[in-house]
Amino acid sequence: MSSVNSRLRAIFSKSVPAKTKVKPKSNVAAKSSDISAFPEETKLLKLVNKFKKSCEDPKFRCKHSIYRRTVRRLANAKKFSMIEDVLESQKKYDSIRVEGFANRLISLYGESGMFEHAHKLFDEMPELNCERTVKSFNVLLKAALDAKKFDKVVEIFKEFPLRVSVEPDLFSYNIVIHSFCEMGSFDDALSMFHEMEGNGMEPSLITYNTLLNALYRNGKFLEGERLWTMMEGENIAPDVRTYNARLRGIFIGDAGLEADEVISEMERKGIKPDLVSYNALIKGFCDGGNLKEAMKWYGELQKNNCRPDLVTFATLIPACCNAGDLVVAYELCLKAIDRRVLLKAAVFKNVVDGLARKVKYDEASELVKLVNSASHLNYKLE
DNA sequence: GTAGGGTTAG
Repeated sequence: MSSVNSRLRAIFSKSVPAKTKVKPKSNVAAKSSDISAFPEETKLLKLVNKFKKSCEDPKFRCKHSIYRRTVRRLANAKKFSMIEDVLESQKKYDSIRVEGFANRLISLYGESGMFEHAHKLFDEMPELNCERTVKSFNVLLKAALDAKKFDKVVEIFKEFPLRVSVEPDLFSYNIVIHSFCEMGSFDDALSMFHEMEGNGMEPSLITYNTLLNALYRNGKFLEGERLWTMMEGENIAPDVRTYNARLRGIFIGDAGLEADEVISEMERKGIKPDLVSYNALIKGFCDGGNLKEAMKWYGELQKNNCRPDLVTFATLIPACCNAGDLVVAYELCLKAIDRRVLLKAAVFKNVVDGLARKVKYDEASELVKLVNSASHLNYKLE
């Protein structure tokens, strides 16, 4: 196993110094907008009250996805005090003694960018008579990651095992490695990789996928390829997500690898490209101004029974507009509306304007009409 | 419970 370490070290030491690309911190927990329109505010208040009422039913409290959807909606509207209201009120139910239930609340706080609240709830678990295990520890780590408090992930990971009697497991390491990757600290990610091996944990496919995704995304294609080889040396087989990371990577910098080569390699190994694979190719070629090749892969996507989604349309339609292919853009719009895809108004607007410039007034007004009568879209054009 | 793309409502 130590040979793995030295080989991995070699992968990183050969690498060009990282242009540390850290995602901008989204200030999710910022102050909510004061100029909120009353009707929306009232609607959300009603939602909160209805939700809290429903929670009285123990069966309702098992519905994980409704919790998630409700909280996500409040978070999108930046109604953080409503989120607090909803989640804190859960403490009065005996469900809170079930670790999985408390964990859910912690992760909802994390997804809402409310890490302080997540942490507080974790601290309160003992007094709420809820047992804490390595699982809740990992949920707290993930909550910090979701809230983009990357430094907190590291801090908690290093301090907690000392204070609370939990030992980090494979999941914990994977989350910390992810966090270092988000920070652009590949060397630290690497030392975590070593440390987990030292503690008798084998890096898993997820560990590799996490690292590979970060390397390819940051234009470190060669380092990615070396790590890939090493992974296969450990008899860990790549899956479709590993390949998708690589597909995204071939468009960043001069990777020197063709999309067709990767796709045929996947086919040889019996790994079916999925929607994310095709979207990666479409995005890659659109970004490079090669609409023709992007459309080829759009065709492949359909041939292979994938359903184009928001990402597909939102990539292809503007690219068609830029290339002056208004008829294709128009047809894609029709399809997107038919499929009830939630495209932004600006995407349609662009096509309408382009059609008008090309004196295709019939199509332009037809598109306006269709958008305005689409029940799934909550805006009107013109 | 950990890994993907630009994402999510009544």
